Order: sequence, then structure tokens, then C-alpha cells
Amino acid sequence: MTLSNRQIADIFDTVADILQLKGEIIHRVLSYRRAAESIRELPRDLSAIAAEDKLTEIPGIGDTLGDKIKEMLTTGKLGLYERLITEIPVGVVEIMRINGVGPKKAQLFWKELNITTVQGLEQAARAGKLRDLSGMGVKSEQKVIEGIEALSRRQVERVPLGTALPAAESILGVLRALPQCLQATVAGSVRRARPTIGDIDLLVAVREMSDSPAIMQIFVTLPNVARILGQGDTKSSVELLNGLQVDLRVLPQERWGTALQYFTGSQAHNIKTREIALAKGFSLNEHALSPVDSNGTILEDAPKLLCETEEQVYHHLGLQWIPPELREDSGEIERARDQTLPRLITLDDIHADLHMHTTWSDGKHTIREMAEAARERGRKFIVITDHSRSLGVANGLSIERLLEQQNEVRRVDQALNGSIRVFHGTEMDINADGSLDYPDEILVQLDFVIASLHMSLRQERDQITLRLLNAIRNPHVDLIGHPRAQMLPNREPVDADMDVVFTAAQQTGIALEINANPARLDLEAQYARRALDLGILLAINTDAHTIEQMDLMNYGVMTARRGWVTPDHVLNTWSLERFTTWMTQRGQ
DNA sequence: GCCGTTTTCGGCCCGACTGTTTTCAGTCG
Repeated sequence: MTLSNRQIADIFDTVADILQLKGEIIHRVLSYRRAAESIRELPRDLSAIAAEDKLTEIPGIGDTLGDKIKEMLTTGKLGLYERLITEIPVGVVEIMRINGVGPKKAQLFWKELNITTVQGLEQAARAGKLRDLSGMGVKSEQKVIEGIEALSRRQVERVPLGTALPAAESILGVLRALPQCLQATVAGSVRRARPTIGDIDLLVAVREMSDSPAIMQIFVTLPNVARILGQGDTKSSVELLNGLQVDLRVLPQERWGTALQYFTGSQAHNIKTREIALAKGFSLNEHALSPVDSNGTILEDAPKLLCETEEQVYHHLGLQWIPPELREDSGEIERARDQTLPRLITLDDIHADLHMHTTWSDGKHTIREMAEAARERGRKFIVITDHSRSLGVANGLSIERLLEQQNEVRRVDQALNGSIRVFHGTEMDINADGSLDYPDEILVQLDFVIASLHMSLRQERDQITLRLLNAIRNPHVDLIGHPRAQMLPNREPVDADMDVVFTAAQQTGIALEINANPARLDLEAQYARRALDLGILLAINTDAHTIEQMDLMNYGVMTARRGWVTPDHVLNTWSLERFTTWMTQRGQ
């Protein structure tokens, strides 16, 4: 029983927590955290990478952590971790998850009052026992109580991008309407389009900082604010009723570029850009590029470089402007230095949507309604892909109804008279036993075939992988829909051997989907990037069950951009002629 | 513990805010 990437990352994170509690030097702690983060973003199994002896090629993994990974892969445990958890009660680590409580306070509560659980801490706080500890007071005690309440209120650690982005836009709408606001935007992980979001970062530019307090006051009194976490002239934080934290920073217009760059992150990307700045004799922060001496001390008399745009910031560093979705320190800085960043796909490149549902299965609109709505959105062709017969809960189509539907699709296609082309396909289930839900003699009659996993998603790795392989190797299947079957923020992807899946896809020329629904975003970016590296084609589809859901395409595009995807590799950027040629050739 | 267009040793991003402080420590991002 070998450990998964996720389990190994979790162990490293817990090791970091405990080391921090023990007062270990922060850089050693951060090494474990960086390693955990890096491992979570891997598109391959650590065991496969270890077999190739390439663990230390992973960013943040050196000889020591490489050996620790090997230890976990071979023995299923980590000696260091086993030792550490005997030294620190697990509840104390849990206490550090309370907002406002870090390692020092957790340590204090434990050592002074023998508190080892969140529950115990809450009781002590309510009994007024914390206020007399050194460095604590009545206010701090109250903050602990509020932090614990917020922790229990919070349903999930992270929310889907599809929840966070509209929430951010809604607040930005209010702020942009203020006369003091010159411009406003979202930064942080929302701007980088991470599939799930921990908190929202907003920026507002003003002419004079004296305009700031009024803006802050509006912000912290928005109707959906549950509590104010902090309020200053340049920075305020609130928690919304749904538990989401929102940070707002106000800054002068002439510093917009440095601030936007700084607050967009990621942290790893910023560390790199700051190092580059230092190498060029500047300290880079959210305010400016400041000249430094050889010790790195800022020269107060020397003029600072202010940047109103991000392009200026990157230019001063000798870099191409880097799209936010790439800013994860995963090779983008090196490419920007060589001026060889790819031309990423944009929403304008998308001409088609190859995956949508209608009233024939579990969709809410008819074939004609979906086609006309797609046409209004500028699509040149679409494929109707309702569910197949096994998916009873979604009113999947029997073979008879499928063929009947084909006639209807042909009628609609003709009626629309070339203003948009409508093709007939299916989203066919890959059954639990690995069989496909329609026989080949039916599939061959369809224009386009998607095969997807919907049921028995918790099967063993071998069986899940076999199911995907059966679909990939069927010459009539054109696309694997949402290949990992994850649901954000909480349903884990299937446990498939993605190395094997990718190899098979590479051999057969099948395409893989980036499902644009924000509850899926599957393939995720790191897998999309690997697919691209292997020359595997992709398609970005909305999987729309309603007309409105056709507007979610942008989430798929953002995910693709995070995966360095260029338009040419994506089926639905192609011309109608190129697409039909590809479809026809595949069916042979 | 990682890492190298200053370095295989000695750095490692740095500022805002809060609450407790008589000048700063803790937390966060």
C-alpha cells in the first residue's frame, strides 16, 4: 500500500506545522511547506518520478526531502513524522488553524494552561482564563473566541473559483462606483485562476491616499460582511457571511503596477522576481523598485522607480510581461527572460462547444434553443451530447431514442441554414465493468463521441485505469470527458494512473477535455500542461445543461491558460473544415 | 531544508495591522 502524492504532501505540511510549533528556524519549516505545495501540483505520481530517480528535479525537493519521499514510498511512513507526533498533541496543531493564532500562541496555551484541543481553548477563553497570559488581554481573548466561531462556521477550507470570482466582481462593482476610485480589480489566486480559492484580494487605486478611509468604510460595512478582521488606511480585511475572507488594499494610482504585481503572486513567483530585482540592485515591493546597496539596504536618498503598469515592473526586471495564470514559478520566469512565453489561448479563440445537454436527457433547453443560444455567443459549431442509457438518473438515451434524436439534430441543423452547424454526438458512460454504454455499430453512426466516468468512481486504481483505457482505445471515441471526475471543492478525483492514461491517449490520438464547469475544471491545469507536452489534443467545453451555463466557457479557458495551452492544440478553436476532417478521420 | 548570472555556504521577501506593549512581538499574506 503505497502513499499518494496528496498523502505525502499532507504529511509534509503536518511536519511543517509541528516544526514551527517547536520553534524550528522558519526556513526549514517553509521548505516542508513549499515541498508539500509543489507535490500537490504534480501531474504525475511521485512513485513514477522516484522510479526514474528524478525526485530532486521537483522544485523545492532536494536530497533530504527526496530521501524522505522514498522512505514514505517504500515503508508507507515517515520516521521523522512518527517521532514528531509523539512530541506534540495533534490538537495543538489544530489550534494553529484558528485565524489569529499562530505557533507562539498555540505554544503559550499549551505550556501555560495545558490546552491541547480547540474545544478546550474555547472553554478557557469563555471562562476568561486567557487574558492574564503574557502578551494576551481581553481583546485577544475575544479574538480567539471569534476565530473559533469562524472556524466552525466555515464549511470548507477553499471555495471554487466559480464562487469566488462572482463574489469579487460584485464587491468591485460597488467600489468602482465610488468617486474616489480610479480603478479596481481582483488580484491574488482569483486573478491567477486557481481552481479553488482561500481568500479574495482586491485592489483599488486612488489619486490621494486621503481618499482611502472613505473607501475602507464602505468596504467594511458592505451588507454581506459578517465581521471585520482588520481595518487600516491601506489594508482592510473582512469575513463575508459565507465564510469567505476578502482583503482590500488601497494604493495611489502611480504605484498600481508594483502593487498589482505584488498582490497577484504567487508567493513563489514573487520570491523569484524579488531575487531578480535584488540582482539588478533594487528591492521590489508593492510600492516601488528601490535602489539598494551591496548589502541589500535601501538607499533612502536614491530615487525610487514607480510603476503604474505591470508591464513596467517586468520590463525593469528584464522580463516579458507574464500572464497571471502562469505566475507559479513553474518555468514562466525563465521563458519571460528569453522572451519566449507562449501565446496563450483566449476566449476569443473558442469557436465551438463540443459538449452540451438538452431536454432529451437532463438538460433544461431544447436542441434548437441550445443551438440558437450558442450562435448568439458566436459559436460556429456545436455538438449535442446527451447522456447514454446507463445513466438512468439523468434520463440517459436508449439506442432508439438516440437514433430518433439524431433525426431531430439533423432537422435543426438544416433549419439553421449554416448560421451555426449542429452535430450529433453522445456523452457515453464508461460502465463500472469497463464496457462502453453503446455498441460500436451505434457509435459509428454518430458525428462525435465523448466517453465519461460518472459512476463507481471510488474503484481501485487498476480498474479505473482500465476503464479509461477501454474508452481511449475504442477508435469511435473522440474525447474523454472530465477525465478525472473531480468535483470542486471537495470530491477527490478518481485514482487513475495518469501516466498510463496519457501514454494511451498519445498513441491513439484521442482528445482530452478541459471541462469548463467551475465545479469540475477537469483536466486541471497541471494535467493539461502535461497533455500538451505529450502532444495530446484538448477540447474546452461547457458541458452546459442550460443556456446560461454556456457562459462558463471562460473558466475553462482560464484553466487552460494556467496549463500553458495554446490555441492550436484545442479542437474547438479549429475551423469547421479542420474539425470535420479530424472527426471523419477518427471514425475510420 | 533548498539553492546558485554574486554563492557548494550563507542567505532565504517584506510590509501592514493588531494588541500589547513603553518599543515590540505575533500573525498574516
